[in-house]
Amino acid sequence: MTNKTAIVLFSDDFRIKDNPALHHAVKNYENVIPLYIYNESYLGRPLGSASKVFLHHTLLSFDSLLTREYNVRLIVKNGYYLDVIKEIIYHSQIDAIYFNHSCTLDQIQTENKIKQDFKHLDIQSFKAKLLFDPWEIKPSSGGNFYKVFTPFSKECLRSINLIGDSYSKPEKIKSLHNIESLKVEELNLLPKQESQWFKDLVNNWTFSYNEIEENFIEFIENRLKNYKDDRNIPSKNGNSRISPYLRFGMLSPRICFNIITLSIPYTTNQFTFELLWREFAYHVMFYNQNIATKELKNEYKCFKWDNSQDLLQKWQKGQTGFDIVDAGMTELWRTGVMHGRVRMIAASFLIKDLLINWQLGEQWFWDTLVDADPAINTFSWQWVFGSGFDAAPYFRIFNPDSQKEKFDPNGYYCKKWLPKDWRPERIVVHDVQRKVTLERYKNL
DNA sequence: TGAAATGTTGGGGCG
DNA sequence: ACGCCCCAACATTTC
Repeated sequence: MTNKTAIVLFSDDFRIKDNPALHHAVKNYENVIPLYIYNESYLGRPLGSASKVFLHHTLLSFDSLLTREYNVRLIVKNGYYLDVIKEIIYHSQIDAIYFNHSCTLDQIQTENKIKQDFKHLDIQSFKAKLLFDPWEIKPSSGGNFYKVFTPFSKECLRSINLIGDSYSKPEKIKSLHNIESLKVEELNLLPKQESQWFKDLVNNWTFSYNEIEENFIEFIENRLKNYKDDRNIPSKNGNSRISPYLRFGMLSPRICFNIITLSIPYTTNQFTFELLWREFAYHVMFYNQNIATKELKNEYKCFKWDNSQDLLQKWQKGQTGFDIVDAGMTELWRTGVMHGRVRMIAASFLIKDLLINWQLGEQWFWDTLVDADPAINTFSWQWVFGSGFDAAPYFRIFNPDSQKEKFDPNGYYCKKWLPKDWRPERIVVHDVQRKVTLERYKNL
């Protein structure tokens, strides 16, 4: 093998295990340069504040992992993708660019441009961020994509041979070059000034690859068997808490799927279906690129919102006077996540009790969730509103009191998150709002 | 992966 | 013993 060099472009796949682009680059090229280019416009939508903080620490951890394992540094750049690559190629001898391809339109377009503009190089892209590429799963009869989850999931389970085996991590990486790197700090992903919010957020999460893996194994061994029931009880440690790691690719969905399939047959396992909901969100987004701004069902576009700025702020701050809602919004603010069951309750409350546009809720979640995902966040909000495919029917309106009674009867969750000076002063009357909302849905 | 409104049933109190 | 009312408990329908 001659001394040839490949760039490996990283993006939402910050891992060495089951990273096909890295794996193949190391196999095919003697010299490999791991590169991360940060660019807000490349992302299509600028990251939210919480995601930026999470990304910052992910990059630091990934860089130190590369250093520890391979004595190789992550090259960090800031700028327009193609310009940065051109600049590097101009100054260094580069023979190949490998990356794991993306599933959002802006990223795909940029990646296609890379393939065009540098076709004199060996450009290869791989599937790594999803179990199935959105275009791999096709309905056998009619339409080019699935609109209902159940048949989609069945087709996925019939197609598990498309998932394939995981790739092992490279034995060693050689990375000779003189390309300058920014420090991660220079990307300015952290808030300008120190704040309690930011400290709490960081302290709530580990960025150690070993710990992330150990925690997931612990979940599989001890908690997977009760997952189906326990995941609905917010006071229980019932869910896996891997969402931000899947979001930024510190964990591979394929490894998760394969481990779980070894543990319990995938057909009888609720967690598998949760992984497939993630796939479904990407599948739907791929064929509906404006999912973040446009209702998927046309008739929902003219829903009449109140959009009270005051009520929106009270919801954001956890001052609605409804304990389960306010506890959830506080958990979100303090940790960067909210328990899944409570997300549904809080989202339903914003839309169906406060009559505030789902997009405003989606934007708040986008800004404050560390697992905010361009497909899943938008998909889920449309699900609650009823405007999404296979969404909740419009008349399914959560009653925050009965939800609390059902899923947090002892109030452990509420007690944990509600501040000491929290007051049960309700900003709306649920019964009244419910009737108003039903009336407006009927007018569609 | 709801909840409210409405309908039905059956046991107990009581004239 | 019987019919009637009440109402809780459950079932079904509706939004």
